[in-house]
Amino acid sequence: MPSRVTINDVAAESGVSRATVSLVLRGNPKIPEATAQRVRAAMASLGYVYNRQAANLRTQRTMAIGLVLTGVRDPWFADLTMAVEEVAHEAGCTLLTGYSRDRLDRQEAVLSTMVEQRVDGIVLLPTSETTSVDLESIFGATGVPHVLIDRRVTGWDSDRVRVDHWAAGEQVAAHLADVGVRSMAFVGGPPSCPVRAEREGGLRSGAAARGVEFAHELSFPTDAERLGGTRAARQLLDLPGLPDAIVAYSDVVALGVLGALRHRGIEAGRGIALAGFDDIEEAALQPTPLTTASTFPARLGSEAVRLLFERLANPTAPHRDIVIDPVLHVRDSTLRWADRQSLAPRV
Amino acid sequence: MPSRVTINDVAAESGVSRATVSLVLRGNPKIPEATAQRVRAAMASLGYVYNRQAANLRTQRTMAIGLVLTGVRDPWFADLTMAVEEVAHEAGCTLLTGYSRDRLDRQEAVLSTMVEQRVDGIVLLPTSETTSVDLESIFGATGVPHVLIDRRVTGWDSDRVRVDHWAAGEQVAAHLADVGVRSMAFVGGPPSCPVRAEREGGLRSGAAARGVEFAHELSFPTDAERLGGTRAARQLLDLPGLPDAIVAYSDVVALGVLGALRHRGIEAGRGIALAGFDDIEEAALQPTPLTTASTFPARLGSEAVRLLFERLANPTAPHRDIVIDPVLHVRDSTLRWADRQSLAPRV
DNA sequence: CTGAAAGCGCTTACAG
DNA sequence: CTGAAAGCGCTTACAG
Repeated sequence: MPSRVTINDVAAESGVSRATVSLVLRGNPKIPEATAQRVRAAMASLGYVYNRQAANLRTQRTMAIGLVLTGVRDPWFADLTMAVEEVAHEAGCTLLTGYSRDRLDRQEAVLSTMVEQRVDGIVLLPTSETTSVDLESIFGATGVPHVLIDRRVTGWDSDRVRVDHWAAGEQVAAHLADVGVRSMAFVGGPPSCPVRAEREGGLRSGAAARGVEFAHELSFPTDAERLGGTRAARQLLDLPGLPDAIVAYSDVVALGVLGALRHRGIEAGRGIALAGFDDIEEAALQPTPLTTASTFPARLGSEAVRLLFERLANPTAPHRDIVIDPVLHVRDSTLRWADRQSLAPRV
Repeated sequence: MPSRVTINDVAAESGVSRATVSLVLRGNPKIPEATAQRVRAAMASLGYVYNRQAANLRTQRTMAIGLVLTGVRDPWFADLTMAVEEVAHEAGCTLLTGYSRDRLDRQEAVLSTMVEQRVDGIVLLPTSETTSVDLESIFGATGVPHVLIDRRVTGWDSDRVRVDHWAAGEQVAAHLADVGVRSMAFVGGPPSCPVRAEREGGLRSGAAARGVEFAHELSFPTDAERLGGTRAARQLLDLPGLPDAIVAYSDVVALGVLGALRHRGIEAGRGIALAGFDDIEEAALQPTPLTTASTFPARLGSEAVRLLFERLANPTAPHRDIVIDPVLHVRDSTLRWADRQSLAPRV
């Protein structure tokens, strides 16, 4: 049943050679319009469907790019994915997607399938634990063009698009200092995730510069999920000495924290300040809207694909490193913190 | 730079013919282990990478399947996507993804690219407006195996996996009647979406059977987004005669309704009952947990891919129609409604 | 402006 | 058990 009509049939039907059909297919202006129309009519009447697989073999391009993420449940990744798909679609490329689930073996498997499928290039958000050795084993041999998003892999040189997470951390810390916070804890996020390290670094540096205490003993990773935030908050609430502010690894984690606080009858923004990162849609829509630093996943995604296309056009150009600046959104979860002293003075 | 090592090179290096290399590649047991090892050693030392494109042309299979959804922002679609990717991955297939953004032209473009790429099969959640004519134009000529998920397209016969949305509607209606609700409105969802029609049908039938008023004049579509729910609720609150219960097209829409109610100082579950469909993660995590009918997106996704693989194995088998039963989760947003009469008797 | 020919990298009967 | 040969459906110089 699959279409077995080839350019041979079209050529025969329209009385030209296969070469001519191919040229018409690709819109080559050398072919007179009359001929082209005859060919197109033949294609339509035969129900011809272009076989890109065959073309791929000849041209050594597939018009397909790969996108490898840890997952797509998180709205941040969903936004990024939609943007990547949009730009790929505009360029006439199809998108192969694979999810590592933040596991190295899974990432390896997904990437090698894509390489076998001969995608023209790959956009990759590496798992937390990825090292340059892992990337070498997959990209080294084949030289598949690729762009890394967001997470740095030390010792690996390639095109990159990322957010300045350090700056985001500093912005949050500065704002918390501004509203009068004197101590903060940083919770959630995958243990060895470079993004987590950068955010924490920025927070600590910003806090230190302003005489705000960064409570190491109250700061710890969990994972990047909402439930990780819930767990983190419960753990934190059971420890002695609540900080003035909790900064969550991400908004998703912050939503978990928010839930746990609510469960204990604590309203974020009053009893305790809460901030996140990313500015996912939900952040602004909470009963107490969440202060957060935007990290623009859609821009990250579209820039990554654009960078990939530039790389395909110019394989020998030096690697580029595009940095997107975060933007702080101040909302009630921190803004109203000033209320706190009067409500429940720090123990 | 891309790997230009072919089976020719491997054959030369290991002193066998290309045919033998190919057989080793595919793990054919006819080749003695000694030979196979020699060949594999040659592949490793040359850095050979299998070129599936070339194999595709020959075998007429691509080991790739397509997934076409309206988008992936909605957690329901994200869950479905993850499940589809999982099953595809297990079967050694890559996944091409495309998003129609619920636009017919976009769906058409995405599907034809996939057909050109010669995917082995397609899992499609059609746009709201898709007719059998649209599907005929894309699938009719090429006969690409495909499975439709969730949304029915009248007059189109194919494999399908879907939720019994009518039953879900009836379950919600029955439960609302049980807690004493005497009138309900149904809001949100894309106007011509078949899923919307089924949910509404079930609600109306369930309501009618129990003497609950289905408030037509207060029921209307918006879209499938959260903001659609917000708009719907605002509109509803401005109309005369608030119903006892609002049923939202989906949990995502219900979250929007919830926000709008909160904005007006109305707590869902007390002032008014609220229910949704799908049971997305957020539903249970709201300050007032949301009553909803689970629609199991992950099961829908994995069943769809399994059905597709069965179709590939057996192209002439009769079409199958897998129906997944919804499960109602009763939570505070409706359970506590009984409080209402005492709070604010109906006008 | 159009056609004949070679070839992309595999797989698969078919011989031996 | 292994090799020679044909062919999947395109594209692309190269002639004419």
